[in-house]
Amino acid sequence: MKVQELARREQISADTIRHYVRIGLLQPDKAANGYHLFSPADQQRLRFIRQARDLGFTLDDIQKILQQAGRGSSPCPTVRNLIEPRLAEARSRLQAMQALVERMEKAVASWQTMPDCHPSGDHICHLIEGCDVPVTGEETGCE
Amino acid sequence: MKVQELARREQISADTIRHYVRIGLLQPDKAANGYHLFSPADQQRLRFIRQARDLGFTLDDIQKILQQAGRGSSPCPTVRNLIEPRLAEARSRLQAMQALVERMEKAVASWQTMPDCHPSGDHICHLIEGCDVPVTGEETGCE
DNA sequence: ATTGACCTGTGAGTTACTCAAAGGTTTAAC
DNA sequence: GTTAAACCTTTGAGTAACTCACAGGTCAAT
Repeated sequence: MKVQELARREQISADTIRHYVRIGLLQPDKAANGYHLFSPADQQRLRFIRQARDLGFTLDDIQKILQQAGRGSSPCPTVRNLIEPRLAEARSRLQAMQALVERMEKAVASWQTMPDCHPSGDHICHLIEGCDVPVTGEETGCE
Repeated sequence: MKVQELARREQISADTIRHYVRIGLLQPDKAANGYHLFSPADQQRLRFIRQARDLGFTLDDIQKILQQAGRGSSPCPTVRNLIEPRLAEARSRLQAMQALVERMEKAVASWQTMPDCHPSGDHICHLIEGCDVPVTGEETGCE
């Protein structure tokens, strides 16, 4: 099948598939006219790539896993090893996002009662400057 | 002051400051030798940039806010308008991260009782292929 | 024969830095 | 006086995973 058809079948953009081909994650045969021809095996490989990506693996990780499997050895140890740091990173990014959303919500809430300002020599925008991010607990009207 | 000194004072890398200079967020004077000379106003501007960034604004947003303030008009309406989509995006990314971490934890837990496999014609790695991400509730041994 | 829908490869843009190269400047020691 | 360390400069490229655009080739139907 050609790229559009695979894209439609897998609910994914043709550009993404071409991206995977470009970086070597997919290696479809080529027809005489230069078109990529995707086999059912390519389709299964694509599905695998998406599942792995949805589990937090990077495309680089997935490349390694596929190469491992391609050499005939079990990719499972690699998979088990790779997911640990990915999980740690994901947890840490999750915490950062939680903190960010909290800061943003706090800011939006406090701005409701604050008037607009005009820039002067000693401040640019008191809405933003009034919000203390650092741990140093100074009172600035943002709490 | 020169870039390293500003970097030390603001606890930020000199490269990051140079990056802000490069994209025009900071516009320090230049000495005869070509060195950037940062004034206290530049330092305050940098602090503002960091505070805004910590509130989820993009550097592009911050550029707009600073330009608005630089033209003498109040940046506050811009700030109020810009944070809404940023907050929505942050919430959505937060949810995605939560779902990802859950999927990853579920996977790691279920893999504890699964043996390593060897790649065959019909699967690449059952650890990954056994994990169903989509909403279609098929039983695959990952739950 | 021409339209319209498809395909190709390549290059560049996205975010906010980070690193490296190649070279000029300043400061201090010897 | 020179030489070494520690600064500074600009520029280009790399990061992740796409996404979009360009210029052009192919194919099916009218």
